[in-house]
Amino acid sequence: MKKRNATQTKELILNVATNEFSKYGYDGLRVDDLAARAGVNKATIYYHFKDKSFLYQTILFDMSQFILDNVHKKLIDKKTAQEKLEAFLDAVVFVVTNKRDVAKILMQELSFNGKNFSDEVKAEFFKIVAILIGILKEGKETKVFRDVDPFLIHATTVGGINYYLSMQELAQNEDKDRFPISFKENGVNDIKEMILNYVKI
Amino acid sequence: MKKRNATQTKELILNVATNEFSKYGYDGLRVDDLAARAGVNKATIYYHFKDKSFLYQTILFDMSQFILDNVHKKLIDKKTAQEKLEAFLDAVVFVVTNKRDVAKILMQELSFNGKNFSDEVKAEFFKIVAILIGILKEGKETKVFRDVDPFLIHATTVGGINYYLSMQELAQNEDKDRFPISFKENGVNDIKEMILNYVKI
DNA sequence: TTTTACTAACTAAATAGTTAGTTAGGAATA
DNA sequence: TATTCCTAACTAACTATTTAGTTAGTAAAA
Repeated sequence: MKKRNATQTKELILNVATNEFSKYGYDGLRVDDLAARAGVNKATIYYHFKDKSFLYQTILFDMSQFILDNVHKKLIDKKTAQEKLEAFLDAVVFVVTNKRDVAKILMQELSFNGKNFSDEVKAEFFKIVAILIGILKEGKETKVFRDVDPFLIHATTVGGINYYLSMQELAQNEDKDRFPISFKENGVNDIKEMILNYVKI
Repeated sequence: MKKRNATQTKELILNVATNEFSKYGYDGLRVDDLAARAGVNKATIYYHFKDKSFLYQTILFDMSQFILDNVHKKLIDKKTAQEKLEAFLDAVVFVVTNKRDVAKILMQELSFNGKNFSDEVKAEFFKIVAILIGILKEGKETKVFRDVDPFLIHATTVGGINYYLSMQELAQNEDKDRFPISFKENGVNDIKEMILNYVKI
């Protein structure tokens, strides 16, 4: 095991930063704290990334690529619009469920009207919605889907699942006596079902 | 017109602060900027509110009361579980749609796992969900609703609408050529319909 | 030996919060 | 009804601290 490895160090910083940004937000995260949490010197962060903003942009761009990769992978062998929509929703559910930090950062950005999004990053995220628009259009043309607003579908899926999981996490940190709430085992899948039912004719 | 009026000044600070916090977040908003935007001296803010955190807590608490008032008002003459659920959803739709700054601050807080929520404020927001839990329970007992996870309904409504409107706002700030997207006129109501369909037997 | 990866210690700027007052205006007094 | 007095409401200017970013130098690896 090497004592120095630029690629590994950079990767480590990106991973820890993603998690820390998701917890404290762009403005809330201190670069000193990030350095401490990652176990590197602060100057090392500035050696690999121009500044805090560039580090954040890099993370956002990587996220967009991660989501796009996932969507493309799941869509690859799908034929009908139904299959495609289901695959798309699966990919979204997967990312939002399993990459909580990614989902949270996106939620934060959205609530700030994308104030930290660069145009480049914005364009990447638009590609994701463009795929959904295409699928819904195909379904409408082959007369298997109703005429629905693609953004509505996207919002209900991403926003709904995100909100649901965030509430779950919030509840988990609470005193069970004061907040006696229980969640369904596979609640997230219900959202997917609800949407599929709504779209299908 | 009086030159001095404590109640009015306090109200002004709260209103401007709500809007500014929604735009920049708790950590992103500078107290100096808030003072400038409100047209008051920074020390005036500290005269009325102990510190930045207390100002924020006050806003969060007021929000919870605003939402609870709205829900209670809409529920007052409703008899059946269906009517009640529809009234509840209407109240939520109303707040999320017409009080964008309120909705955005809540979205931010949720994505931070409520890191800026005091226990008192948390308890107030839980009351809102408790009302929904009651309505769904009643509907289940009178056999008009399926057995659904209340948080799922809550999340899809609040999260979905919030996400939808935020995307709309994001799109509005964009170049129409690069982001050629269109939204349905009454998309938000569709979410309400989708949920009602899902819940009803 | 040169370059790449990394660090301890620093700096300049920004920022939350304070201080030492000033002033508006209402109440008590004459 | 005019004058004095008091305090709530407000402010200009300051401070202590925090923070992003830098510098000058060290050590591993190629």
